[in-house]
Amino acid sequence: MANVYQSIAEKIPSMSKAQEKLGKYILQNPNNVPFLTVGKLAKIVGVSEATVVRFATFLGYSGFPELQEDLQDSLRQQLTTSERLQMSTQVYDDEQERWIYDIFQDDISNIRSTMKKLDIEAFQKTVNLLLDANKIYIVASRSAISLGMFLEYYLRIMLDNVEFITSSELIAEKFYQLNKKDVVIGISFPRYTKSTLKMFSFAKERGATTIALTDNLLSPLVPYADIPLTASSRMPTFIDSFVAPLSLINAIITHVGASKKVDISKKLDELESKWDYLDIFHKKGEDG
Amino acid sequence: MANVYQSIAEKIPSMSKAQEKLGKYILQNPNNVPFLTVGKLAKIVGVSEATVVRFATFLGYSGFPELQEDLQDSLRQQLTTSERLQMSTQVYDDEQERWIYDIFQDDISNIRSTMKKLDIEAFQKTVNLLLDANKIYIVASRSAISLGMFLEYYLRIMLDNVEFITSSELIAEKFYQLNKKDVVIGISFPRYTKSTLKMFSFAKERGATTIALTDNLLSPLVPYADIPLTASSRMPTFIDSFVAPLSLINAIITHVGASKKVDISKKLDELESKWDYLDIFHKKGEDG
DNA sequence: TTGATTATGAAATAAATATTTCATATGATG
DNA sequence: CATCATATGAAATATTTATTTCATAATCAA
Repeated sequence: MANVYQSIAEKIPSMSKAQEKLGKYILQNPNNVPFLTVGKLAKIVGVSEATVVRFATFLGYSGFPELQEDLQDSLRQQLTTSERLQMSTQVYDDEQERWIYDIFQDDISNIRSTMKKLDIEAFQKTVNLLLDANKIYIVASRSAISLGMFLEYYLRIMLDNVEFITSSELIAEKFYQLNKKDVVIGISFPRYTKSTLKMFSFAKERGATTIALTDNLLSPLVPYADIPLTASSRMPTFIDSFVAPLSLINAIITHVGASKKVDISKKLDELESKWDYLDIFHKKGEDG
Repeated sequence: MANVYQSIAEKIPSMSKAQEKLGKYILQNPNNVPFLTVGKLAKIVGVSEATVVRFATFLGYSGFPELQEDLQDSLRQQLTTSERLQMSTQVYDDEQERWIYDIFQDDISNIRSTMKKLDIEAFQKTVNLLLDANKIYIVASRSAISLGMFLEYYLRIMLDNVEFITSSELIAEKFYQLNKKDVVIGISFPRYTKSTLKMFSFAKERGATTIALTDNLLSPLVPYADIPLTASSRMPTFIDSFVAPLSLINAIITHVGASKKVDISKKLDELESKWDYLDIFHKKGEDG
């Protein structure tokens, strides 16, 4: 049997009234039906339980559980297909060329899976916490420093209370008097560095509000996080990709900047004149 | 509790051995578990049915069916999210939610357009130049430092001749005796900082081979570049997105690592023992 | 309209699934 | 190494879910 839904659709013309009601409901609710029991489905559709069972046998199954299994398989199928996406359609000139593009494709699917798993509520909480924070500390080490720097650079444009900490040496003093209004963002991806973990857990212990930016909920940072935010970093190579985490950081920065609490255009104007004074940026037509 | 998975992840540290096995399995198989019965889940994970039931109550549910329902709800939630992503014109719960996803979408299209415009030949030349270089200098300033750091971190794992320069102060001395075998990678995106431009053009003048990592061929870096590599960074916000450039850097690093000229596994083994000696990374089961 | 045929639901029964009990194993503590 | 506390699984029990039975309702042909 190719496809449950297709098979149901085909047989609708030869169904009785009650069966047709069932068939149509199933076709229209493929996300709910796989989880329902005979009783629930019967009640929702407005037929008897017996009719539901007869419907399953009418379709050629030995009973309702078999039909249910097929419906569940279809749902799982859909889940994995939407993850895989139309990755593999393109034809490449040679193997190496293909492989170059594969890296980009992997990054795209990392972003997609990050999007899908994103906990909107946690995201919005993060933005609000940053806006209301007394002081914001970013902690990261090793390769994650690059992410931390990026976050710091843009947060600093908008807020004046941002500090980036990459070494645990002065932590004891710096974190001595933390409180709830201080927000500590810990950034760590496999293989999680001890020093980031140490700084992060210390911050939590000292009473700060902690936000973890990491790869999944099993990360060692999560137990110490008030808010965990996850972004996929998996790559089939020796490096982890920070592309999806960076995209998540982009989203955070953008939303902080979009808040009414930050007058971004005023801030940018100020910076503009400062930059102009210091002659930092290239002007068109000018020579390097 | 907002999210089942989050709640499970939080409680993992306080779980017994068998419960931990269950928790991890559930977190790692969110697409299958919602369909399983107590018996099946117990068998797959390798614990008794009783343990599964106790696990549900441990999490605060009245029994397994309640936990199952929550898991099923999450899956349905995810399904509707992924469906939304597939049909990008969908209506979102509210405007803000839509906008969060838009950032990710923009990053994905930046990667796509980077891929499309990628000059394969220039890319391969870049990889070869890095492999054969006498000395590699990375120059970047301001927000682009984050990209430079990432590139430096991974190149350094593979090669021993990498230096990152972020300030133009000592340039005169450092770049005095450059030659063709020295490779200088300049990273600059709008608004191009003068100091990067200055360092980059100086390097070219002193005879180095120059690679520009920038947003398009009209960038002020390009006239001084032997090889220009471009990656899209456009965003409809006040920040530029470095997501696509980072993906390009990923591709470069991966390809350098894949070359036969670099014995990456040997390098990684060496680093491994060094890291182990210095006790840098978190080990599973260890406390923060 | 009548009688035969088919479809349907309520209730009884069967099967599957979840929970509890109890004996044993594991691990920590003195 | 004995003692206690805790964790675990096998088996018994309870509960839920699926199926079957049977009486009745709807449909259709003559």
